[in-house]
Amino acid sequence: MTDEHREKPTIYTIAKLAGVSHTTVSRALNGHPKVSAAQRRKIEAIATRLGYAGPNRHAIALRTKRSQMVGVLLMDLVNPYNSELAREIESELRTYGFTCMVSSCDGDGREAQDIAHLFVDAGVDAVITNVAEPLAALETEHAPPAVLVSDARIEGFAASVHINVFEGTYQAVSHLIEMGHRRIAHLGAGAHGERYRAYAQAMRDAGLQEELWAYGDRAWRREALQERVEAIVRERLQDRRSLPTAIVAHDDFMALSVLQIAREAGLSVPQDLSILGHDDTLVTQLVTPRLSSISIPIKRIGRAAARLALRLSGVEIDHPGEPTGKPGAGLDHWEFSAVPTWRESTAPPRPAH
Amino acid sequence: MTDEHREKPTIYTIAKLAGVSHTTVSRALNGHPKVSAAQRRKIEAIATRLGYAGPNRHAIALRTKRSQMVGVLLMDLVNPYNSELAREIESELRTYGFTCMVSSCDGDGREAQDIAHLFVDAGVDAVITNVAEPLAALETEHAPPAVLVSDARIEGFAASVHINVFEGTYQAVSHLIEMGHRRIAHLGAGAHGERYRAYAQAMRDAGLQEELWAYGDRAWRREALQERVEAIVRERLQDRRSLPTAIVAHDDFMALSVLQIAREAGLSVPQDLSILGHDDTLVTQLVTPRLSSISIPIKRIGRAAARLALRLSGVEIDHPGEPTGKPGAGLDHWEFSAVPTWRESTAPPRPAH
DNA sequence: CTGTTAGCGCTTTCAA
DNA sequence: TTGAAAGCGCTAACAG
Repeated sequence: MTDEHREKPTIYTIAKLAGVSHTTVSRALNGHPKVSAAQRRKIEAIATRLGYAGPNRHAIALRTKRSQMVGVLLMDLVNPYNSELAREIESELRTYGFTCMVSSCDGDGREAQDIAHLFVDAGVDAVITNVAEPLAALETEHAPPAVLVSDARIEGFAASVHINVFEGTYQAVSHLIEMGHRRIAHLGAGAHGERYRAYAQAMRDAGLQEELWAYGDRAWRREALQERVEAIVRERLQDRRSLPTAIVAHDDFMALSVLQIAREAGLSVPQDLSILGHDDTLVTQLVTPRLSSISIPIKRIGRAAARLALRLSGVEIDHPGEPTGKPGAGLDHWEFSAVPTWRESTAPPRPAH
Repeated sequence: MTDEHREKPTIYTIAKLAGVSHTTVSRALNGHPKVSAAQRRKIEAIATRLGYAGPNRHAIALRTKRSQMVGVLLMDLVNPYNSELAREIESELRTYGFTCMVSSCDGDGREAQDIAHLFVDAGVDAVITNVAEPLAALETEHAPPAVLVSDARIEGFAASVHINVFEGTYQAVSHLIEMGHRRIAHLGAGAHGERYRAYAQAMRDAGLQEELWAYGDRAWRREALQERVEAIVRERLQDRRSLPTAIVAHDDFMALSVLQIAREAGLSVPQDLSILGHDDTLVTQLVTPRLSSISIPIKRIGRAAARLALRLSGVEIDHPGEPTGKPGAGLDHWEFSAVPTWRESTAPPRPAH
């Protein structure tokens, strides 16, 4: 029994043992049609015997300029929305033999740039991102194509998964109003973004006044941002005589902060204050009361994003958004929409005293 | 102005323009000492002008057999412990120019194997893992070295970050007992694992009886597991006449389920039931009452793991566990320990009626 | 200090 | 149906 395990086997190792050229081995292993069945069998046998792990990806990448890797740049891995998304993306990519590098920039624009550069450097075939900032870094020549996953419509990306939150949010806020709420505040970065716009529209259409609790757009690291949001909410909740009866938060994570502070302030939810989140992540069900939230199909969004990235990488994927996405302009832009899910954190306001 | 941007520049492109050999370019760009300052300056200038993105990683990998990538295999990205860990690992690796591929196997052993294979296939320099299963897949020859991050002591890994939870847990449970608790249940997979052992020891040392609420070891996908845990807890909490006064959960995520179900069952926490989690993830502070938990220094653990992986990849890192880790056997095994953090979900039991 | 050469493992013409 | 040869972009001897 000769010791053939000394070095990692390559197609040359196999070729030598099979008495053929490495080209034939390559062809046989790649299912190329023009190899005799006999050769193929023999070669495959030897490959297995040697424990050949498949062709070296770096060699392939060097030769074909395709790395089979995609970069995923997220805002903040700790926000459950992002981790759920990452999970789906990774899993979908893996079924196609693709590998992915997930990075979070933690709200820091400079870091986003760094990551984008690292991705380019690493030679990813495509990038999927949640944050519009790296666009600039990705606009240079020779940069991989990118797919944007966002509720904002931002031009310039090769592909996109647009999460249409407008209608769902509009509908949700309208429903809150129907329930009897008159003062509904929105906790968000500022007076922009689809989430705010939809809220504002619904309020205006009902003749009510918008009320923005803004924490600003500055790039905060997650911890800092959270502290800031908490401070703001705490302060607003201070004035017991002038409280909204409902709050719509930019995402579930912020909604949790509100919930937490409200109770700390002795307010009961939903009796004294209704709280509505966005994204409908798993945490909604882990708190009491369970959080009402505007749902988006995270799994499908993640899978669609992955498929788009795959398409951009040259893999043939016919229906990137299946089964439930709606194609946008061309096969490279898909749209998913939001629907409110009512749970226990929302209820009609206490009748005015 | 000649159009030099047609193709992605390589060291050859630069060499031609600078009138030197590509080797010199390589040396200049790598900070090799033996290049004249003049050349270096000229070469660097040209490189910037061309927008040279740095050497092609695949070429380097092919040549040096070092990919500068590490694979990170986690149990479940959605559990905040894992996402916090992933974030730190990624961030630390990135500062060394390393890239990482994060995958979660979602509690599925077969998937863990697949991922391990994918990592090998992709040619990672090292892998960091949370789950012992892939060890088998990684034991073949030519497999990258792995670092295990766990509270269990499992042999066979090239490096490890051992999270010593025994003392912290023992101490926490003892404290619960000092508070007056007599019936303390442990919610976990089964009667094994450090977390259980420490709990059991503390109970026995106090002459109290252990009480295990086990959900079993089978590999459940996260959602399924959570449902199962909820069912178990719900059932146990049914019998109002015979309730423990405190529950120690295997991790914060489970503790949240308990909290949730307890309140659903009309139990108030901590008056009727104290709840103690493990890991001290960010969510502990996002619920009411804030969750007491046995803290481990996740950030330092993540960074230590990353550094160990770096070491295994041939990067010179002298103090992988700095600043607070304790070296284990050799520089490749570090240990961090747990300390209870008391918040609002724990209190002395209601005085017996 | 600089250049020449070889080769990492693979795919892909081009011939046979 | 098979093989020979070239070359992807880079680093690392080895000469000069």
